[in-house]
Amino acid sequence: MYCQSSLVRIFEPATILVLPVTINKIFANFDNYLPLNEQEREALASRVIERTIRRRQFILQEGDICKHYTFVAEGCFKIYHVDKKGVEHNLQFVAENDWIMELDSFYADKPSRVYIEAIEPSVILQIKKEDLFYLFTNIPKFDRNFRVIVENRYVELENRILQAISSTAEERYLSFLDHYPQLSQRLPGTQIASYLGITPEFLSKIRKDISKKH
Amino acid sequence: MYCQSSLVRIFEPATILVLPVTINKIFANFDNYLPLNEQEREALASRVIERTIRRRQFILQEGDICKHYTFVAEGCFKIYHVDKKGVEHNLQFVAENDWIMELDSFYADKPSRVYIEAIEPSVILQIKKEDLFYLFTNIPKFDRNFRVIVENRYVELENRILQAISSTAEERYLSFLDHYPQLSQRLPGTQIASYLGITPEFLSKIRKDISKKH
DNA sequence: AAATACCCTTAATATAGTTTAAGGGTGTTA
DNA sequence: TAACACCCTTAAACTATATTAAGGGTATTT
Repeated sequence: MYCQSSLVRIFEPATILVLPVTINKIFANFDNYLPLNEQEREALASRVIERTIRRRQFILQEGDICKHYTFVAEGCFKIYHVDKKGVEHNLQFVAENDWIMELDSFYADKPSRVYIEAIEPSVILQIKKEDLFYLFTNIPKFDRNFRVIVENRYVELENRILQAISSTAEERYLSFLDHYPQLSQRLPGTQIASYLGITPEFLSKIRKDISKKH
Repeated sequence: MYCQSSLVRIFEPATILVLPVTINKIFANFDNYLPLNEQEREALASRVIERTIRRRQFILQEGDICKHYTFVAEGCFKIYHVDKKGVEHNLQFVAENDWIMELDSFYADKPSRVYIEAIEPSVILQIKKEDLFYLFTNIPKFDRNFRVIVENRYVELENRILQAISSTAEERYLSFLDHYPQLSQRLPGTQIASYLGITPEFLSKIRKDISKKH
């Protein structure tokens, strides 16, 4: 496989590909779906931009139009909405080896209603819309893989809705701990409260109540 | 286009296709995405099963494995979960010209955690998993179209999460009225309350409060 | 070292939503 | 016509969660 791609490169116009090490994380991620062969990996790698993001830096703000599909190689982001009263509500956390997409804005060219902000120093890989469309059109496997990525995300969201409408705040918190054990260590309680749809004060009470039970 | 497909039919083994009238609703639905040509329509039509469903009939029960992707041609369904206390929680309503999919069960062959039940007498068109996979593999447009169907659904769900964690029950109700004006007429309040994550009694109070304001 | 920003906790009071109970309306079945 | 199932409404008592206010801890900036 390696040989084949080397040969191809010889006959192609000299495109110098500096493959960032982090790109391997994307390949490993695709291995969970339909693994990419060497040629497909190059097609992807040559269309990916690596960026280093500081803590509290935004990669999307309300009103912006989302131009990229983003893979988180390192770090963690929050996707949140600010309501009329100015209160932040966390929709999702996205940590390393997962995808960030603001689909509504990305596909419909609509101004985003959410912010996407780094909670930790992060490294991301971004694909521009036209590059993604190129991959969709020319390599059907990408169409397939990105369908599956969205499907998996859909299942997660469905579970979250279920929790939101049928569980108490304490149950939701316990389920959060269960589902995101790493994140619960890394995130401040204020962020978790915003994700659970409760106040930090009430989260504090829940934590006390839980610790009393032991 | 029509000619071409007619010719093809002559040389194929005689498959008599009795196209149900309702299939046109599926074609019209695909016109919102990437429209199907005549051949693709036939490929789809020959793999679709039409079923008439009575009120209160289930097309999926908890524990079943979801074997079909379902298009609602007429009528209305609710997708709901039953919690440990036996309380029903409506995740979604799906009415005519929309798709029902229980993705987690369908793709992972996992027992479903939800019920899908007709609220009204309904007509559906179903595609079996292997037939859908056939379409995905052989006609890339289906891969694309079903990606877009899921993406649209994802955006809807994201909006619902946002509402669930950041709005009061009254705001959620008003937004439901706004978003599903037809459904709000057709559904009993008990079902709407279950969708909003509140009790029927509280919905009743909300309705009174709203009418007072006018 | 002092000042500041951020986070966590506690507690009192207020509001949003549930539970229970009772009664009335309508449509369907015996 | 009676009986029943289903839905809607009201109200009182109760519980879950929000709001406000205050104080303390720790890390970062000045």
